[in-house]
Amino acid sequence: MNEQEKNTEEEILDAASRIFQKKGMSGARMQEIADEAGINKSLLHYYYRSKDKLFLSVFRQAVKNLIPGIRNILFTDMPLFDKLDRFIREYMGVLLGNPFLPMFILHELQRDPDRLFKEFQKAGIEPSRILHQFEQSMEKGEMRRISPRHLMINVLSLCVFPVAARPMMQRFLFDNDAEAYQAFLNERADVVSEFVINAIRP
Amino acid sequence: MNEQEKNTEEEILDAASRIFQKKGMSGARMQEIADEAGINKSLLHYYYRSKDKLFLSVFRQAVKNLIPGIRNILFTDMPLFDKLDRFIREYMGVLLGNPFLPMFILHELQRDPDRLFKEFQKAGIEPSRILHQFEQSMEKGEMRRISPRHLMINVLSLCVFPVAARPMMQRFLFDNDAEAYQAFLNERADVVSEFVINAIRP
DNA sequence: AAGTAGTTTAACCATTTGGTCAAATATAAA
DNA sequence: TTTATATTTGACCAAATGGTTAAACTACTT
Repeated sequence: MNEQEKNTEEEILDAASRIFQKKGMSGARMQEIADEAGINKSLLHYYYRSKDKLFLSVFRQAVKNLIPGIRNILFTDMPLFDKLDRFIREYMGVLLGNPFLPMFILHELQRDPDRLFKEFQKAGIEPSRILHQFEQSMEKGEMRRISPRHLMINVLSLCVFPVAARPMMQRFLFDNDAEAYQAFLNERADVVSEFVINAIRP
Repeated sequence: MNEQEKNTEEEILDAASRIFQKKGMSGARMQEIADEAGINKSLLHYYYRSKDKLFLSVFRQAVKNLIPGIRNILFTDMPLFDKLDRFIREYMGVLLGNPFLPMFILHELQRDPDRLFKEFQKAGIEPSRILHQFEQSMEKGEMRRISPRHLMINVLSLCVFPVAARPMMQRFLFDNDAEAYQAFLNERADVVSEFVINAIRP
């Protein structure tokens, strides 16, 4: 019973996650989510009181999936290039395991930035530490001079964009060949890591 | 009269563009668009028969804004590094002039990929030419070896992502300081150009 | 067996939303 | 001025949508 409850509740959350990620908050229909979960629409309201609450639960879960692996790496003591390499690999891994997350988060954050960004702050990621390490490495001459924030965004861009823009890029550069694009994404960690390190090697 | 018509029709398109870009197709309401244009809702249906048709007009216009400046550069004969530099500058310029376009296009393309991608094909962008130039430059030893497609996506990523992910990044890296982020974006063309060229210089 | 609390469903409701239509208004041609 | 045509509006409609409720069902306790 408690098992069944967990199952239903979780099944709803998974179904809602799939629908929300595909269609966004406003594009998703409660009936659609209920169908996807194989249950009655009223059950959605029984477990999560409103569409808004259900959405927030999904969004929180999404943030949870995206954040924690990364934090460990950023907070570890490690030579810069090693850390960059490990971060890129870890981050690409998370993205490939949740390919719809980036667009989902970016789009919903545009819809309701302040409220949803708070969910991120709860996860407690602090960029200042890694930005500081960038500066130190520059002072020590271990890397070229570049604005730490630009470098940070460069790394994120190179990882996130190819996953988020897949529907566009797969068609644009790969003739809509899904397998080819998947292979392409699987090479990405190597390519990005090499690209970034080449760009900043002194 | 014909003037007034053009004015009304265009005013509607502009209003619709603003609303659609902010809220997406499914998040936008016809009434909201009518209000934004300062007219009656029926007028929307008088000029554009349905929401879907109105959306398609907006999307087409968006593609038009995004594409043409770029094509010229890609099709020009120029040394590789110069071409990359000019492309990055031109592309960043277009993006900064239409900051909501990227997310709009990416999100809507995820909703209805095949139909909307055709609108791009009409614009007639052909990646094969620039990919080919990448290969030739590698053979001549003018640049490091890297998969042309990866390089292409790297450049696009570095330009598009910081604009598309602004609501996230401005808060994450800049304490939600809008002016600081704008300044950051204005430096981008320089930074990206240098970053890319450093990464591939032999 | 009966009671109790949690779970699920079908029927229903109020509001929103895209869309229609006939009437009204402006515009230009005759 | 009259006539024809294009533009604009307000009232209205049917469908979709998020949400409610009372009843039915289940499982567990006594």
